[in-house]
Amino acid sequence: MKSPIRLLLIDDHAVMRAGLANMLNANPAFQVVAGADDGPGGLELYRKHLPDVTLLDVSMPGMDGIECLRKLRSSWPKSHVLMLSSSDAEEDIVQALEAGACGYVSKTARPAELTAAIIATHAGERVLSHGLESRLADRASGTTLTAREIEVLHLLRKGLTNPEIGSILGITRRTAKAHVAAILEKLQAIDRTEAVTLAFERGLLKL
Amino acid sequence: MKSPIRLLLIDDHAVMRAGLANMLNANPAFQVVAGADDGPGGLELYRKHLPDVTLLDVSMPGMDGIECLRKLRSSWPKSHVLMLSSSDAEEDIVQALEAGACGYVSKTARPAELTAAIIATHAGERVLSHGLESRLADRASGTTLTAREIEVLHLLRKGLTNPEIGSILGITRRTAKAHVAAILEKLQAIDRTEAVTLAFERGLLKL
DNA sequence: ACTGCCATTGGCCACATGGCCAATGCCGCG
DNA sequence: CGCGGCATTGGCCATGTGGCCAATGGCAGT
Repeated sequence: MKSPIRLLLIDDHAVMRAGLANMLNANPAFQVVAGADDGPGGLELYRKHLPDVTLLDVSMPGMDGIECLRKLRSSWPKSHVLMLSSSDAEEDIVQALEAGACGYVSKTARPAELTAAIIATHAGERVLSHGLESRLADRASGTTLTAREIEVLHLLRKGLTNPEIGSILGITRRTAKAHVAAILEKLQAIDRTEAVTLAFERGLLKL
Repeated sequence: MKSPIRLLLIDDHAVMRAGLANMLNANPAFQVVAGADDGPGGLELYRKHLPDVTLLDVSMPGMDGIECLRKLRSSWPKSHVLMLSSSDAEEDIVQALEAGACGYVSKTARPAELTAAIIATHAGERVLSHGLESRLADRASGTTLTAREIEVLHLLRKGLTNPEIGSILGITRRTAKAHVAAILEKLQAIDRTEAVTLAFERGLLKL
């Protein structure tokens, strides 16, 4: 047996971190060297320990898991990061992989899958929880919202009207209306209210 | 030391279950006797093992954690159930306590808090993660939606218009409008779209 | 250089929305 | 047995919405 894979855990759920640490440390192939409960703390600990593989939760208060991943990758492009997800929203998966995650594992996965994923990630392979590829296929058929449309979506959720959206973005109510129409079309929503619901369900908007 | 507290874990996150089991079994005061990944399975295992304390996750696909709790309590009124939550939406907390949960602990709580909560629950005490009482205080000031309004809310989220809501509920568009107005007032929303957003944020609506 | 996507803007129109007025019948709590 | 909360319904009206028509300028990839 070679020296164990050194792991960093970043998850705001202390119970999850403790549980994972217990479970993984019981396996001689792994060694958990540190655990953080938020993004900034995670970056700090990464710098300090330079772990072989980082397990990063997608949903965290304050700095988003995705945002944390981006910063981590921009500072250490060779880092190996395995994302852990509760939500399984396809949006998060795509964002994570585009941001340079080596893998994406659902928390509903069985422990053996997780350990296998960690080993694969360490070896430089790309790993996806089974059942997630199909969701990515859906995306190919579905359409992606543009950056501007996402911006409008965030104003829509607040209940703003088209004129209000326009004045905030410095555009005409006509243009705001066009963006809203595009959003409705792409999300297959019948009105702005259902669009917000669908956006929450697909992970485009977060609580 | 008395005989260990026998525990049942119900959580759709297999990784969390395994982690918890590992951590809790390391403590001689506890003994995890079974783990289920959904509501029906949990009820089945409860019947089979009759654990001292059940740890139940609030958010699960299929049968809701709250719904599972209700069924569990109706079959075994003397059961001791400690809810585990990721979301911390006040709605879930209130619902859980009304449904007969002995306690409610956030997954962000530190492990020591969890073990203390389990022991307290077993002793018949009522336990809340610190920081959660304040949320319950908010509720006292805030208003509660009536059953009818919740019903309307579920139609609102689908993007239905007042006439459509009326015809589904067998009432006039006027009445539907009155319910929507009441919802807007109680949630402090400026229109139906923001109402849906706020409902998601407060746990009145779920993904 | 050419093509395609995106952001931008305009008008017209049937319909829905939310605010404001007020009224009735029912049920449970004190 | 009355009081209050809840569900129900009605009209009026200024404003917003979403569908449909069409057009222009910019930026990026081929």
